[in-house]
Amino acid sequence: MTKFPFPILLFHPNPRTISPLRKAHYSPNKPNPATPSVLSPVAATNLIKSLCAQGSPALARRMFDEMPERDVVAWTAMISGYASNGRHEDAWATFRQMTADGVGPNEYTVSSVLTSCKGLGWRRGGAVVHAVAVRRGVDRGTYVENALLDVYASCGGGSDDDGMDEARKAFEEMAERTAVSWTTMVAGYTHRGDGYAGVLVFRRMVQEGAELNPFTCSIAIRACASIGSLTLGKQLHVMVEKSGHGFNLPVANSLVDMYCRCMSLAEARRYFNEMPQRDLITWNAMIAGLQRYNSQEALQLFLEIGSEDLQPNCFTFTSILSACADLAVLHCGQQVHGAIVRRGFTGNLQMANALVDMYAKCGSIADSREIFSEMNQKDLISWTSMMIGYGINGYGKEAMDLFDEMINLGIQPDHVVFMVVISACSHAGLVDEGLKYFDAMRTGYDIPPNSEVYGCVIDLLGRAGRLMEAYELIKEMTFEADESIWGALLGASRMHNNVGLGRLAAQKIMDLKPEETKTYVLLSNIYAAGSEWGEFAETRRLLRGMGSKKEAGMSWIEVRNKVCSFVAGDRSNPYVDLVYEILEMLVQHMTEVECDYNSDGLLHDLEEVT
DNA sequence: GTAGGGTTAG
Repeated sequence: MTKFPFPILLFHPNPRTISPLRKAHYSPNKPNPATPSVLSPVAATNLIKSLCAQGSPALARRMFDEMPERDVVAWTAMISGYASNGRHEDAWATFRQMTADGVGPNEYTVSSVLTSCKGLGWRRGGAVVHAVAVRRGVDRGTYVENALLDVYASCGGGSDDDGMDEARKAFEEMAERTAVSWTTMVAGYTHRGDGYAGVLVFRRMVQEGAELNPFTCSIAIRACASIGSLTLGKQLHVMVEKSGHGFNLPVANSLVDMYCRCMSLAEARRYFNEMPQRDLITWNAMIAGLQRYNSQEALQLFLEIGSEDLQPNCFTFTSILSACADLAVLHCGQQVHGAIVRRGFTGNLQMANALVDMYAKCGSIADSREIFSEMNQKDLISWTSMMIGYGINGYGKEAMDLFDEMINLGIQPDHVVFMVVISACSHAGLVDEGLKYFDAMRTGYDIPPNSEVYGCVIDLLGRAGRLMEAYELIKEMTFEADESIWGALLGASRMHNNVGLGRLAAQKIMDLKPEETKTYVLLSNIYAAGSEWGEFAETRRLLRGMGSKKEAGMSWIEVRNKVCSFVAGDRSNPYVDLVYEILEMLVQHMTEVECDYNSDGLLHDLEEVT
């Protein structure tokens, strides 16, 4: 790439108008500034382009400002230079100056400034440009039409309008649809979460015989990943391999991501290993994919990232922090935090959210709060993460205070944050407070509770022993209760040994999910606690007939950077006798300090896994 | 002088 050719030549021979930039390059030995050579407008425009291509739009702007006359080509070079450097505000401002100066935009100007409207997510700006283009008769042509389509497809319309109707209309009216037009439509649907519509557009594209290129392949795979269809994903994979784009990096990266999202980790890993070359995005997709199912393996792969001379970035660290949170390995999380600080990545919002989450889930609530408090930018997820942290650590009151603080700052809550604060109340036994939030959600904020929220409220009432209220609430629901809601009632019935409701809830779950063995275990425990031995034996008989065991309970702690796991009923540890002796001591101690220790359930569950 | 793609958090 050519370097900027200093000294800059002059347009105006008047030394009084010499800019600071040019002054810096004058010296007594250089030619007299009053008689410099003059760049032609074409040469100046080329210089502007070259400066922008080198990532110096500011320098280009000084050149531009010193041009005695600026034609539409110069203006467009400046606008497009800003756009390609991500300076969309400046591109827009320059477009406005241009029209104010009476210079009419052409097709090139229109497509460039539309790119910036998209970059700003600003649909209305796009519509203004559209109107100007129509007035000047430059609203036709592949480039302009595709750029317009992209603004409509990429920026939402308004509260009830996702903007795709208008995009679709523009798309159908196009004289000629290129691969770019098709890609834009598939991407528009996919980014809105309508991967199914995206796949349909892609299918139509193939049917109409449009040629596949890496862009269309990768977005089509992404559409497929978003709906989690492995069958469709595999078909696409075959199609992509046939078209010869199988190992194009963005395409291959989408494939890795697709296999992960379709829960086919082995295939993702196989493809990952087969790839002739990988970049950081490949690694990040694979690590994030593993993290969703097996945090331990995600950490392992993370350690191998250096073998390809790659440096982890914010995406990598965010996934790895989730893995640490999931495994509750505080030391590991602290080391990752250190690596993040050393690399100066601390300003990233998503990663700070992951840090808040990690410290909270590793039980270090003070560190979590410190990160949260020091964030100079917070979104709803930051607040939610902090509230979850308080909730799981038993700080119900703090979660409530944080919720109120958030509301006072004018932040709009969603159903997730309501669920979290209600759940925090539930774990802290703050029943009436939890119900207050549930009421505020429905009446004050008009957010219809989904089944997860109902599950939380049932749990809240159930833990407190208000089982009939919980049952009444289920009956009031406008939709059919699913197994998680009945599960919450069943758990509460077990906790308070309510045979009648327990039997009813269990029956509902058995209808909805007959293969769920946990239901039988819980129900039999309720019968045992109620001394209904006939029913107990019958439930156990059914359970044995199902031929599968309840998954063994497991917990783990981290000691000196190693994770030690404990599986219920496992006696393989060489120190097993000592372990049980100490456990006995702890139980004894808990009983002495009147800790609320529920041992009867433990015995029934324990025999199940042996 | 102009348009389209892949990885992260509750």
